Amino acid sequence: MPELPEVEITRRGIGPALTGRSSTGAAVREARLREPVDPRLGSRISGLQLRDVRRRGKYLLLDFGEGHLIIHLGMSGSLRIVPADSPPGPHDHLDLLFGPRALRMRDPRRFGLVVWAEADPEAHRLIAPLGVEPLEATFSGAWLRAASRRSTQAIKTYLMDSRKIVGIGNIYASESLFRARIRPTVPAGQLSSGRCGALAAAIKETLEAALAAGGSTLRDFAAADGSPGYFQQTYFVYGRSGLPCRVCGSPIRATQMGQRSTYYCPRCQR
DNA sequence: CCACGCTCCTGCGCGC
DNA sequence: TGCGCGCAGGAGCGTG
Repeated sequence: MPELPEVEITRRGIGPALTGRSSTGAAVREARLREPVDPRLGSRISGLQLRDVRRRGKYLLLDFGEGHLIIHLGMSGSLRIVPADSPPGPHDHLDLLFGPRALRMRDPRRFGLVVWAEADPEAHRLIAPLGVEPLEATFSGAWLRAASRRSTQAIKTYLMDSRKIVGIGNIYASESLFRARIRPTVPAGQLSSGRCGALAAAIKETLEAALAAGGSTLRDFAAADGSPGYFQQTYFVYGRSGLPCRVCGSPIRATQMGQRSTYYCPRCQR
């Protein structure tokens, strides 16, 4: 999936193209996503003008005025704008229709989600528990130090817990920890204020760099216009097991943490 | 409350 | 070449 930068790039791709346009319905070809897609989705949004496309963590919030569509791309989801009459490919599970154009969701693994929310989306059960946005000023070394002070959790899994901080997935957790020179297994609560400052800065740098590069592209991600991102070419550690560290030349190590591959430089990161 | 492990699903790359 | 296995960007839920 799409981590925060990929979701944000998707938002920037689809927002300008669709904001202000009125929906003409939806075509749901496969409703079995993480939660079943509402069979009345089309009739709910038909005739409503899309007012705004926002992002909260890895969720996209499509503001239709009297309700919001909450979209999550799971691990393999992507959104593209296509001509409404273009034939859907495999795993193109649904289209949100806007006259001649459609916002098409593809998600081979079906971990994604499309949910209609009548009330304030910020109060929705999926959105309300979410933690701080890492690119906002609230998130800082001081915030991280205060929030993690009593945690025994390894810093890597801590960073990936969306109830604490949103948007950091498996790739950018490893990349941020490398930039901050912190070993992924260090207990979050044991990081000094100085190291928390370095880590907060590293997270912002990593996410901003990925955004600037147009997002990462693994197998399943494409920006809204279908163009690939290039950030993956600049990974320091992710997926580089055994390859020399770009800083010191030591072989990058891979290990498992919380059922997820974790990459680090044993020399640069302590 | 907190930390951790399991789970949903499909596709692909690697090794035999 | 063909096939089976392991792994993949998430995160909610159950358990201890």
